[in-house]
Amino acid sequence: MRRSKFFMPTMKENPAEAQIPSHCLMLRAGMVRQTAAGIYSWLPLGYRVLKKIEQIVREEMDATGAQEILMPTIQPAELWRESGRYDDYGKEMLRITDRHERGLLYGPTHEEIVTDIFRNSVKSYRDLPQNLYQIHWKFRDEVRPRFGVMRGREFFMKDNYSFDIDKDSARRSYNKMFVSYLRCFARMGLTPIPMQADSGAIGGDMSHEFIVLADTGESAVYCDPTWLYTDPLSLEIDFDDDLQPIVDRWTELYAATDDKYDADNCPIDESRLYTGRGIEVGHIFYFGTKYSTAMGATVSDGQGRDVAVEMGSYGIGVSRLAGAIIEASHDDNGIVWPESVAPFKVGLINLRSGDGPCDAVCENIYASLNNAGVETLYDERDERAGVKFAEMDLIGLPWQVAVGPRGVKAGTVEIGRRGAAREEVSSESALARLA
RNA sequence: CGGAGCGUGGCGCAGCCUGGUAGCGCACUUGUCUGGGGGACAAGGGGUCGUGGGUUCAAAUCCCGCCGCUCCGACCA
Repeated sequence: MRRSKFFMPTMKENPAEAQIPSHCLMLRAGMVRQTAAGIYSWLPLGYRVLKKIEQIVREEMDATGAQEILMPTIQPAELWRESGRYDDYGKEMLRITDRHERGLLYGPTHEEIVTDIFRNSVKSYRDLPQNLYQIHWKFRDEVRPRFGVMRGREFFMKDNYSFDIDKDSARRSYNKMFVSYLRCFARMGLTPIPMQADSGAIGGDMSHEFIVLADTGESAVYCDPTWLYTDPLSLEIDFDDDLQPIVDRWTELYAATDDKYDADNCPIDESRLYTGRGIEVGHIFYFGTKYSTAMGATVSDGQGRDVAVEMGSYGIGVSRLAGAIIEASHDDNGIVWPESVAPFKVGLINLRSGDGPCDAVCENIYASLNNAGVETLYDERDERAGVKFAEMDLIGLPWQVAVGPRGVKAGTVEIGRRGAAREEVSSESALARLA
């Protein structure tokens, strides 16, 4: 993509409404624009990131055997009356009335819809287990949206719903999600820490929040430092195996948020205890037959009985992750994208647009990278070098390639990681490193 | 939902208290000089001052209503 053609309205100054780095940087980099309180439009740069995150989540979900579906954002109030949540949910649910005075709502979550689909279509234990997921918009009318996309009212979310014949099977489904979540966040360059969460009426140990570490995170985190050195991607995973040993290995390590942390009863010695901050980006929980009972989602168990199906649901805040990744990875000059979610891999800077030799070298590199399928943003505008460097740092592409008259005369270009010193190498070796 | 504050050009702000020609920085346009970390000079364009009413000879400015947004607290992917 040529910078001169790319719609990326960047700002030199900090917008007044942005209080935290990610919000500020997303606005300055031209990733998003606020449309209303807690409601955002995603511009090309931001949307590229959102799609990268979404795709990682999709790949990891598919790897567990879950299947992607797409449910409506607008739901009938009637289904929520069946589950009993229409009155329970409160003002966070956006209620709508159509022209026929029928009650509708913009879905804050989808247990009712998916349970309705399931009960109408599945009647036998032989069709279990099943796990369906979707990635799309939800709306929760938060009293106080803030922090940009980190706490919006409308947000992009991945949500799974598992269906099992009994509790043992439900635990296996739960464990798949648990392990899958660790992989998802790790692939985005984040350090995920699962924390036991309040599992509500059901009780038990089958509810975890996933926190990713970021200095500017909303919640304080106290944990065993082993978390920081454990890479989920190094695990050999077969989702058909019993994953309980892996889950046990992760959950036996201490981790707590500030509301659960108690200095006097903490099993980790203070000298070893890691204390930091984090952002909640995912939540998984098993809720048994809460909805299946209320809504009559039963299957034949093979012994002539109809039993309510065991369910769980599993969310990942996809749009929130865009902000969370920036919180976890930025410096004074701007964003520092992990390569897996970067909007482009390479920023190519022509330091002297209009200079024949510089143009020629840049065009050659740009064409070669495009041919190799390397996503490249080529800044070929007639701007001064400082402007281009500052903007490239702001948008945080993992690699910068700078081409200037000095180097071109000597037969070199400069290549470096975002934030690190650039080295002078030949065009060919720069290309070899990137392609 | 309790408390506080702010709406003036695309962004950041001043002007309001003490009513009288709407201003500054950035961004934008054109030109010249420049040319490796948001450059300089010059000339330009762009604003019914959130909105509706009221007071007044006269309202960005004073008064009232409404809308929007932000912050602090309680709640959440």
